[in-house]
Amino acid sequence: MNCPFKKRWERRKEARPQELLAAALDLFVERGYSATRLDDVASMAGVSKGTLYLYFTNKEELFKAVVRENVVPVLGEAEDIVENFEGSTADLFREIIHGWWDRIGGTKLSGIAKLMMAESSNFPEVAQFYYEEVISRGNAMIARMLERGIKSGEFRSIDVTQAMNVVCAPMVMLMMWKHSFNACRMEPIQPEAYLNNFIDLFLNGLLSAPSASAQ
Amino acid sequence: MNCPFKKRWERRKEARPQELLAAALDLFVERGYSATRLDDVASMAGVSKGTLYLYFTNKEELFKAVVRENVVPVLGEAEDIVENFEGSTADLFREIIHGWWDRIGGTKLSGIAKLMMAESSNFPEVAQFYYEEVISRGNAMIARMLERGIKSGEFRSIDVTQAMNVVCAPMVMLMMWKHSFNACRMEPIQPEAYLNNFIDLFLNGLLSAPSASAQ
Amino acid sequence: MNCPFKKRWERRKEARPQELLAAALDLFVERGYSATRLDDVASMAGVSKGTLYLYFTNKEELFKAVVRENVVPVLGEAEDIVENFEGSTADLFREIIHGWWDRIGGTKLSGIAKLMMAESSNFPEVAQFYYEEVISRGNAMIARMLERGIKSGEFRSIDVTQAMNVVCAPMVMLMMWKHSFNACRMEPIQPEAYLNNFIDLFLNGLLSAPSASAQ
Amino acid sequence: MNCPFKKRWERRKEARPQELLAAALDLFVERGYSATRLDDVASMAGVSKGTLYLYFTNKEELFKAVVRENVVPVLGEAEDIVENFEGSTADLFREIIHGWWDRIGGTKLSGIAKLMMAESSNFPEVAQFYYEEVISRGNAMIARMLERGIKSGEFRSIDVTQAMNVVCAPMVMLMMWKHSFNACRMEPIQPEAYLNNFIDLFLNGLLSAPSASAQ
DNA sequence: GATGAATGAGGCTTCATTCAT
DNA sequence: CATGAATGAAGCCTCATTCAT
Repeated sequence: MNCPFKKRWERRKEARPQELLAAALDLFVERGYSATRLDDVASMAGVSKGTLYLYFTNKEELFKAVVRENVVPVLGEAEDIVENFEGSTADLFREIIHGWWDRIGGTKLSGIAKLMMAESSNFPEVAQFYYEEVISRGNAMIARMLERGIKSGEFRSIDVTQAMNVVCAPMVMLMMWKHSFNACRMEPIQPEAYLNNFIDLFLNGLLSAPSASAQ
Repeated sequence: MNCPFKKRWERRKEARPQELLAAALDLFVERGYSATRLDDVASMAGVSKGTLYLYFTNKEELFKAVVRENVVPVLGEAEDIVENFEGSTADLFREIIHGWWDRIGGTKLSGIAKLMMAESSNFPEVAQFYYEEVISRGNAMIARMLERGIKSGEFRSIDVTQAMNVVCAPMVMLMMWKHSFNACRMEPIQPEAYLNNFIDLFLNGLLSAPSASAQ
Repeated sequence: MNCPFKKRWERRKEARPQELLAAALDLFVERGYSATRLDDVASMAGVSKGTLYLYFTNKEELFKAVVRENVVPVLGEAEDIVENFEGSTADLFREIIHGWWDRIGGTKLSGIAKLMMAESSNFPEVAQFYYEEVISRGNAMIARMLERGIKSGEFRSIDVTQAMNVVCAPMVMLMMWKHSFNACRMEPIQPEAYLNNFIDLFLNGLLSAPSASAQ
Repeated sequence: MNCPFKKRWERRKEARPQELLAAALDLFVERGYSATRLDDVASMAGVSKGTLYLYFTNKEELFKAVVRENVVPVLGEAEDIVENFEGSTADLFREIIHGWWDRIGGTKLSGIAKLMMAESSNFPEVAQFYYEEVISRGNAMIARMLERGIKSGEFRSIDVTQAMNVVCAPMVMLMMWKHSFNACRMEPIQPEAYLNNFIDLFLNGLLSAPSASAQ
C-alpha cells in the first residue's frame, strides 16, 4: 500500500519495536488484560519499562496496538474470501470455520477474544474499540456469508442476524474454553471433533432439505 | 430500648450473611472476581470491612458461598426435571433451555458463569471448585438429556459429548455477551429470538428426519 | 493468710474464671504476648470475648494476672528455701537450680520469662511490672545465696552482683532456647546435662591448674 | 541540571540498599521483627514504601539481607581468629569473648540475636535461615576453641557440646538483657564487669578448694 | 453477669505511571 | 532515544476493643 499518508498508529508502527507487541500479545493472552503487568511486557521484550511508554501512551493503547497488529489483518483476509469464493456456500462455510480455526481459534490470538469477553466491561473504551474494529466487521462477514447461502437457495430463509449469532457461539465458546477451564487442565474439549460436529449439526439444520419445524 | 436512630448492632446475625451474599453477588457480577473490592461488598451490605470477615474467611470463600447459595440449587432443580420429565425429549430440550434462561441466563446469575470463564485461569482453586460443583454437574445433565432422545429414537445417534458442548455453546455465549459487550451498550443480542433460533436450528439438525449428511 | 483486707487484684481473683488465666498462660507461652489473640484466649477458655473484658481491663492486665497467678508464688517458695536451708551452700545452689528447673525452667512457665525478654521493650508498662514483681525479687534471692556461700567461706570472695548475673545467665538461656530455636525442632539442648555441666563448671571452674588469675 | 532543591530521583541506586539496610537494622533492633513497619523502614531511609520493594522482595528477605550484611561477616572473622590464633587457649578465649563484645554484643547487632531468640518461633523460615547461617556456625567455632584447649591440656576434658552452650549463655543473656529490661532503663548490667566475671568464673571456678567434684 | 456482632485503624504488598538523567 | 528509580494510591486481611442486648 503506497498511500501517501498513513494513519497515526501506522505512522508510529514502523519504529515500534515488534518485540514489545509480541511480548504484550503473549502476556495479555496468558494472563488477561488487567493481570498483565507492563513491567513484565517490557522485560520480556528486553527493554526498560520507560521505553514502553515511549511507544505506547499507556496500557490501553498498547492493547489496541496488539489488536491492530494481529487480529485486524486476519479479518481482512476472511472478508476477501467471502467476497471472492466460488463454490457452494456450505463449502464456504466450512472454509471460513476452518480458516478461523487455523488463523485465530487454534492460535494464541483466540486469547484476545477471550480477554475481551472477559474484561471489556471493566474497560469500556477498550471494549468500544474492539467492538468497532473486530466484532462488527466479523459479524458483517458472517452475515454476508449466510445471505449468500439463502440467496442461492442453499439455506433456508432464516433470520440472518440471529443465525449469525448462533454461528458465532461455538467459535466464541471454543476460544473461551481454551483459555479458561481448559487452561486449568480440566476435561478438555476436542476442537476438531467439536467443530465438525458443529458444522454437521448446523448445516443439517440449515439445508433446505425437508424437516419438521422445531417450534 | 427503642432508640429512634439506627445503631451499629441493630442488625441480626442471621440476616448478615444473606445481605453480604446479595451484595457480593451483585458486585461479582458487575465487576468480576478480581475487580470486586471487599470494601465495596461490605459497604453495599451496610457493614464495615471487618464484619465481612466474621462470616467469610476470605474473598475466595465468599465467592464459593455465592455460588453455593445461588447457582447450585438451580442445578439441582434442572437435574430433577431431566430425571422426571414425561413427554418428548424435544419438549424436554425446550424446557431445559427456557428454564435455564428464566433461572440463570436471564438473571444476574449469568454473570457468575461469565466471571468464571473470564477469570478461572487466574484463580485455579476457585476454578476447580466451580468446575466440580457446577460445570461437571451441568454437563452430565445435558448429556443425560441427549441420551434420552437418542434412546427414544427422537435424536440421531450422535456423539453425545460433543453435542453436549454444542448445546452449551449458545448458552455460554449468551451469558458472556450479556456481561461483556452487551453491558457496553453495543448492539444487543435479542435473547428470546436467539434462543428460539438456536432450538430450531439444533433440533432440525438433530431430529432423525431424513437429511443429507453434512460432510 | 487471713488478712482482713486484700489487694485489688486479689479481691477480684476469686471470681475470675481460672480457665481464662489457664488459657492465657498457654497461649502467651506458645505464641508470645503480641501474637496472642484475645479471641483465642476466650474461646480456649470456653467463654466469649466480651466476658474476658469483664474480668480483665485489657490484654496487659490479663498478662499481669497470669504472672501473679503463676510465677510470683514460686518465687516466694524459693525465697523460703534460701532463708531456711540447712547444709552447704553448694547443696543449696544445686537445690535452687534444680528447683527452678522443676517449677519454672522445665515447665511452660519458662515461656513467660522468654516472652518478657522478647517483648518487654515494646510494652514498657508490662516490663516495669515484671521487673518489679519477678526479676528484682529473683535477683535478690540469688544474691543472698551467693553471700551465704562467701560468708561461710565456701565461695571465693567475688563480686556478688556480677556473679548473680552469671548464675542467671544459663537459666535464662535455657528458657529462651526452649521457646525459640528449640521450638523449631533444631538441634536441641539437653537441659539436664546442660544444667549439670553448668553447676560443675560454675562450682569448679575450667582450668585444670588450681587458679591462674583470669585477667 | 543543578536544581537547588532535592528531587526524588537524586539518590543513586547503589546507595539505596545500604540506606535501607541501615534503617532496617536500626528498626529491627529497636522494635523486633514483627513490630517493625516497612513503612517506617522506608521513611527512615528517606524513600517511599514502594521503593523498598524494588530492592527487597518482602520483609523476610529484607531481614535476611540485614543479617547477611552485618552479622555473617563478623562470624567469618571470628572463625579466622580461632583457626590462626597463636597463644594459650585461655587468651584465645578472652580474645573471642571480647571480640564478640566489640563487634556484636556491644553494638546494635546484639539486637539481631535478641530478636531471633524472641521471635523465631513465630517465623519458622526466618529462624531456619538464621540457625543455618549464624547459630550453627557460631557454635562450631566455640566448640573448636574448647577442643583446642582440651587437646593442649589447658582445659579439663569436659563435654564440649554442653560447655559450648554454657559459654554461649552469658553472651546470649547479655544481648537479651540489653534489648529487653535494660532498654526500659531498669537496673543495668555492667557488661565489661559482667564479662570479666564470667571469664574468671569460667576459667577458674567458684569453689575455693582445688576442685571437689560438683556432683 | 454474659454475649458476640461490629468496628476501623493499621500492616504488607502490588503496579501503572512519571521524569531526571 | 532510552533508562530505571521512585512514587503512592489501593487492595486484602487482622485484631484489640466496644457496647446493645
